[in-house]
Amino acid sequence: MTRAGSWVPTTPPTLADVAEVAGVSRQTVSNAVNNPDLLRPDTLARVLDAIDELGYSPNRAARNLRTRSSHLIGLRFAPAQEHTANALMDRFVHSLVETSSAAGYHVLLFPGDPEDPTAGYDQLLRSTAVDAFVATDTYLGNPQATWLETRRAPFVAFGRPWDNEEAVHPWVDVDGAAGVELATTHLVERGHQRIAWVGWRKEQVIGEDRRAGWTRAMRSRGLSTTGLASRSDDTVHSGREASAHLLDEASPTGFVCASDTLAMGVLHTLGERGLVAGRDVAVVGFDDSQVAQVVPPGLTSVRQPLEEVAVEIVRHLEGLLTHPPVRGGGVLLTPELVVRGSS
Amino acid sequence: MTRAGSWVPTTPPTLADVAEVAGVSRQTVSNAVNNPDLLRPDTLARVLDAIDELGYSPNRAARNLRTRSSHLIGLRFAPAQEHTANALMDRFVHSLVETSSAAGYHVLLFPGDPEDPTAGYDQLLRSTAVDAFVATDTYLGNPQATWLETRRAPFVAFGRPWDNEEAVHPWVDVDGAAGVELATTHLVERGHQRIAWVGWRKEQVIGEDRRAGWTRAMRSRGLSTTGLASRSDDTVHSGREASAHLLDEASPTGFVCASDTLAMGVLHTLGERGLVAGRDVAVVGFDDSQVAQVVPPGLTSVRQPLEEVAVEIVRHLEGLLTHPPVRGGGVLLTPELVVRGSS
DNA sequence: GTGAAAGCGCTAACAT
DNA sequence: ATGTTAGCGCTTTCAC
Repeated sequence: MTRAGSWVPTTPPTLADVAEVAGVSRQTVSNAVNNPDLLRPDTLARVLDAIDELGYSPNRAARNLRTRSSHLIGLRFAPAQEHTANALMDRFVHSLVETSSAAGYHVLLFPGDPEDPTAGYDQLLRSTAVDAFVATDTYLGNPQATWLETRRAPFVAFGRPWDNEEAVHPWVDVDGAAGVELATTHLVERGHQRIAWVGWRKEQVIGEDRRAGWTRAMRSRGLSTTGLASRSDDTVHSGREASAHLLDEASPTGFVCASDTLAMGVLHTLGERGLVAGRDVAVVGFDDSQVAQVVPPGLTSVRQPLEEVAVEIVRHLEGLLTHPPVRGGGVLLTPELVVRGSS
Repeated sequence: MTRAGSWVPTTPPTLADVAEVAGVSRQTVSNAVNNPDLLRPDTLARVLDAIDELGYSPNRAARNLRTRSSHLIGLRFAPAQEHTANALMDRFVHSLVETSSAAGYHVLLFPGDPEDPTAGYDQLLRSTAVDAFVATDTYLGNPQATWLETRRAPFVAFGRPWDNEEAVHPWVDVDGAAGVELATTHLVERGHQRIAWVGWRKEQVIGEDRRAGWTRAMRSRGLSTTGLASRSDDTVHSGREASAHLLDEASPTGFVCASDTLAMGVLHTLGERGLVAGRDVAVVGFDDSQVAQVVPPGLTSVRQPLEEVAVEIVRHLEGLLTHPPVRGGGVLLTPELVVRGSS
């Protein structure tokens, strides 16, 4: 019985099949795949030919069982919130898939149980379904990072452990303050002096961090920030109200926002008042969402280097998964500003 | 040696560990997990207690090896194109993750090699890393579906096999023509008579399908379509130019677009001419992207029922993965119209 | 209803 | 440099 030709699908070829065709032992085939250097060139060639001929690819389950590793990275996939402009996940996931694939890992998606945020992690961990996790939602008070640490689960966080100074897990994050500082400085250089901040509520650590970038940029130029800041929810509506209020009370000529969603609210207000973004008033958002890219006249926005984030995460992951593990520290990346018509 | 208490992580408990604690044999534990009906209630309870106590979860690799199935669904993850408003993937992936998880499957993401679109599929298939695929980019000329069919790989397509009438694989798709018809009728009911179509190039089968919905709605009301159609690339710029041209030549009072991206171009043109969307001219997009949701005054758009799509896909998948497989046919779902300020 | 034996396909350790 | 042996943890016969 041959497998060649136009045969109906059978069970895939195994190591033993290849060994037989190549006239070597199974172990030699295994070595050809995993430690080619151990083989004599001519033996290697013969084995590789056989592998090619049969279309052999090692059975993952068997390999996983033996090596106690799945080469799978778990990622809890939460979708972008509706009615916001925030769609980082899409870009990030793509970068992660690309990068980890290059490193020999695949990405396993699992849903989050809102009731029990650690449930999905626990399940995958105990069943040894994944080798490690990438934790993306490490916001204040989220128990995941701490939980993963106590479980000694290998994981890298996308996001700083804001709330936990004892955290020792590796993380990668983007310097929001630096991004907003970039944005603010950009407006200053465009001649603006009264630049307003449209941000999130005080409880949002990330929002406060971004706000600090605005404060820093303003102060370093000797510009006043008094009466120029507002904080609200991350909705278009809030951005609209906040900017209307700011325009009335403080007559800013520029707005720096904690998100593209809020920036859209600002554009909304400008439109209502017959003001033209980029001509009468400058607006800068955060995240370089698709909205920023397509809304007329184009929204200047802070863009997170998600490709780099993925690269750093995978680098950390590879470190964690070697024997013995190499624990890296935190990595803070700097975003860039994408300038468009709105400024 | 006990595993209980605050012990440092060891290798996870196995079937044998549970068996020992419960005072039964390994098979009985296996049965307790997979065929609880076979056990006597008291034995079952004892085993479940032991499972709980040890925090046992079956080792996936071992189970996969034995059952020759991974309970993993492969999905090639392509990111949303930059500079378009299209971000379906995010919503779809989430729905798929949720639904397949409920059915006991996880989603495995893999990157697409632009050079060789079938490479990733082939690899996963041969290494038996996934049980099935969900193929999302089954556009005209894409070899994936055909390739998967000849390989007899279990897969469900999100998208009709437009180009291949001999295709027998299960698919789920959204009726774009019906969606556009909905949109057009909506404008007619709002009193519009001269409704323009801003679509994609003729080669885009999906675009032609959507266009047919416009034609159908117009003709059924006895409205002329002459001079009211345009076709271009799926970019904001194209939508802008096309709508400018249409306004000059045919004075439409409403625009139905093949995508939110094109609709954004139309909004752009309206803004330039001092026309207000929703008051002077009505605009409808397609996809209900985040852009449609946040752009002022809100873009009316056709929304694909991606949650339902995921449900149908998983239903088909479950059929394919039973023994013997149950091959379903195609499923065509109807989108809905989300009405906002632009109409 | 429960237990014993076998083996899925692979790789680590050792022997040659 | 290549072959032999053993076993990862599980489920599937098949006895009892």
